[in-house]
Amino acid sequence: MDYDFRAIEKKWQAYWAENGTFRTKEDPSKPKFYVLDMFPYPSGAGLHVGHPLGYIASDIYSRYKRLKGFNVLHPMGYDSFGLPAEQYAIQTGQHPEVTTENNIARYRKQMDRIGFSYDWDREVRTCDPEYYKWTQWAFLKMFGSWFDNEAGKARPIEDLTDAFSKGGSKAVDAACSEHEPFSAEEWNAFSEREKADILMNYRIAYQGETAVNWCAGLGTVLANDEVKDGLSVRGGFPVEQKKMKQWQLRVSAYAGRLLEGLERIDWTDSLKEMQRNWIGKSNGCEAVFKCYNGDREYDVTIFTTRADTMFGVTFMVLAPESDLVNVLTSPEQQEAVDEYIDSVKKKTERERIAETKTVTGVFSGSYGVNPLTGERVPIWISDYVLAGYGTGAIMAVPAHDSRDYAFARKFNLPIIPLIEGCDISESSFDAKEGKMMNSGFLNGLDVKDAIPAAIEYVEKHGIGHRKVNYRLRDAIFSRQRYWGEPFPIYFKDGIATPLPYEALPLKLPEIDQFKPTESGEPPLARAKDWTYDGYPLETSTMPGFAGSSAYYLRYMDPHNNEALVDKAVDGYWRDVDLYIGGTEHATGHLIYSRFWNKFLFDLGYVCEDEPFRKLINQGMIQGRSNFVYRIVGTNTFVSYGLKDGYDTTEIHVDINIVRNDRLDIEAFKAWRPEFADAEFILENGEYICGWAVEKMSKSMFNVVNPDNICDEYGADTLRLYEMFLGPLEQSKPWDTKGIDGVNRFLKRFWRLFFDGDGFAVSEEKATPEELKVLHKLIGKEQDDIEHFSFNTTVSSFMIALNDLSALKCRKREILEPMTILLSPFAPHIAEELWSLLGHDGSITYASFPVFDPALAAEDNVTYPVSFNGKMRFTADLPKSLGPKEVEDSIRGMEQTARYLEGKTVVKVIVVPGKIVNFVIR
RNA sequence: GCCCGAAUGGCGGAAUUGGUAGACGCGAUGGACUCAAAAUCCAUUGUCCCUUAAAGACGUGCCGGUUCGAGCCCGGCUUUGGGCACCA
Repeated sequence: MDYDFRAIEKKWQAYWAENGTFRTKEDPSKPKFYVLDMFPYPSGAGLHVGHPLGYIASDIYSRYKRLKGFNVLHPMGYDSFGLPAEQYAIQTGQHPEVTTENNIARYRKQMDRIGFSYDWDREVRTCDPEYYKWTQWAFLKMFGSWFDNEAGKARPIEDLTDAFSKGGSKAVDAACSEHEPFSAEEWNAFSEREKADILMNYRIAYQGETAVNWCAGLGTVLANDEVKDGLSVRGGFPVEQKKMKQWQLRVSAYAGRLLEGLERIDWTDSLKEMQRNWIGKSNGCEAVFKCYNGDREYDVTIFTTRADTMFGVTFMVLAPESDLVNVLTSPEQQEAVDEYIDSVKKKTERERIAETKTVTGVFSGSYGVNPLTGERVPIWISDYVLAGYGTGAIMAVPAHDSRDYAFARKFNLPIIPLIEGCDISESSFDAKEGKMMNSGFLNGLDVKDAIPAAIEYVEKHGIGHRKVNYRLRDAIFSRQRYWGEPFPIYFKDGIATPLPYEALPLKLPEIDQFKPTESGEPPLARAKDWTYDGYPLETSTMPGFAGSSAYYLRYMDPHNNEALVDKAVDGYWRDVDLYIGGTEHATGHLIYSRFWNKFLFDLGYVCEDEPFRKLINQGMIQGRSNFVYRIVGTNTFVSYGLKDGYDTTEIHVDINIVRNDRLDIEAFKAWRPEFADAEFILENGEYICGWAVEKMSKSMFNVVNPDNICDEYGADTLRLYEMFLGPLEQSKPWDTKGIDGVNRFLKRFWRLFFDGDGFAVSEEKATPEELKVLHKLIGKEQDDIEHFSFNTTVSSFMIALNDLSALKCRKREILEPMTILLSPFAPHIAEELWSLLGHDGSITYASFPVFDPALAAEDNVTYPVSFNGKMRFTADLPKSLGPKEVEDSIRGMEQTARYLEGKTVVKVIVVPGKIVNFVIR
């Protein structure tokens, strides 16, 4: 009987669906294990072979854990709000819901073919009102909360108003946007409107004026992680800085906890490092410089990490967007300053980045006083200082900061060296090492001692205080788009007011067109009667990361109408034990959902502070593109090996009409009308294509669809092959070359169970040799799977199969456990063999074979050895060696062992002629 | 510029973490079966010297070091992938 993967896979996929094999319930009698994939955005292009890589790995691990007796939660869903569906809707008029629905159906079909063990009863879709009800709910909770710096956690806003009415703004240490301080009496006298405005500065979800990344091409604002090199990640449109009123999340309040939490989770170092850099903690101090515009005095606070260099300050710099620019510009300089500010405003983010090397700036006309030396220094304005970081003002120490140095050189400002022996003729000396000089009381100190000494001095003399700054900014949370969650906020007499929880979900309204209005308002402004209680509703929608920030919690209890997740259910599943997904979410989703989870934790809705215990980043599968070479100005194509003789243009060619880099010329002519009468210059009668490894994408015609692989080889082969390709974390090009090898393995494994045409498994007892093959495999598989080394596990299977074939073993005692071992990797074939072996039900809940190391051990014989008559030790030699080989080995060993005199050698393991391992005591 | 990671046959990749380098698979060559092909099976396959074999020498990007012993550790490079990029 042949291995008919088509019939087998169809049969078992139907069986799993009918029997609800992977349906999961909370079960206190078993330990839980939560395995999560980053859910996909269902794009119109469907899945390519790169997408399932992580899904296959997580599925293997889930199935393995089930065999090990765990109650495994392994869900899947769709991140189904997003830009592409909306862009498509704008172009075609088709409702995003329809395209999204179609794409999801296609994704589901593709995933089902691969045989994943998801509990589909728990599917979530972020665009489903029953789901986004809880996204809106979380938003309202954030709107109704503030962050208490003292307690280090979020608290209800009522606690804050209480405190204000008793002690004014000084009563609390809260994370907030800047505003004027007020007393308790003032607070109590404020109007509702004034109170609302002040509270907005404290809310965790708040509306505020800020410089945002405005993308005119998309007609919306973007978060920092949605912008790369000054262009939007989606679409690649230019992005500019613009001051706008937007909803934001006070992520920055959690910077310290987001950083600290990294210590407690099992992620790769590189990913943690990325998050650390993104959070960007720096320890320093704030110091006040008295500044004078004419004879008017202002206090300007600066932030520095190098308080030790304060004696070398020769000028100060303000960010162009800083509010201080207005008050510190002297009348004489007004015109020049205005002109400069204007030129900075006009620059796009991209230009600003491109011009980082060109130094620009303008003198404000004012001066500041160095609090340590009393010296007067000029105040400049330059865009190398950022308004959003620190205080938007710096003290410049050109001798020891490369940016200040460049600025000083350009505008001929003095440079005072502060470290003995440093060379500042060509560049600044930025390193934190050496002995201080020209620095008053710091002279002679080492830099690393001078920094704390300087801060201490500053604090003692009331100049400033110790301060920790973070690079992490608040997340811009509104988008001027249609296809996202509506904000459950309406404006009652201009005051942002939350909808009552009973009004959730606030469903997206129907509108006739999906683009912004003529007056530039978001698409929701087109909706008829977009009001609540007679008042206008917010017209922005939430960004993509809103729906993905707590989806892992919803999977635990997806049909609950009373809560995001029931307390007891959350108490059972707790957190994600294993999360698999791409590294591209390092500074987006993985920061936001950690923040979101910590917020819910503070309010007592979830029981774990960190949501993802272990995280693995699967590598990307790249495409292998093929090229043809058209001679410029003709319709003639020259083969790869001959192209150097011509002036050619490289053109991507569909990889489906190329085999082993040889072009199917007839198919090529039929591919595109313009190639119908193409001519070719061949080598050896063939057209050889060039190739390159690139991102897998439609536009490069290098997409490999998993459906095709399933058709040709079957899902089990696809699963094994994707694992066999290389280490999970590594990026690698898709290459079908080796796929026959794993397919052959499955066919050979199948054949082990058959003799001629009949199923023929012997009930005889296994020999020690056969048991050794089995137990070596059990040990290896356990070890490798726990370390996510799936590629070597597949290899181990092949070795075991080779060994069993050589032994002609057909015994149930060996083959049955082998089938269980194979089932996480190739579940369909394993199920079929399991049932042929006479078992009812699915192999999914069989028990993982028990590993016996004694049965797997190599047979060695221990020989006593002496050296020079003094040293004594033993040598373990393989049993298979003959007497002469043993003698040779020991003699060879004695030669090399000369150096060991005086040490006690406990054990030596050798192979013929060579020492392999000493154990020395 | 700064911070991580990687480099092993013709190819994808192994190597119990300092102990037989190249497992396993692909490809290639030869053979068996077959009228033939496909499928399947067997053998060989790092490089050099050599008709072959034995034996030997050389071999994990480059230069040096530590060690009885280095793909693995240390110092200095080269190439390459990724992240951040005026964060004071």
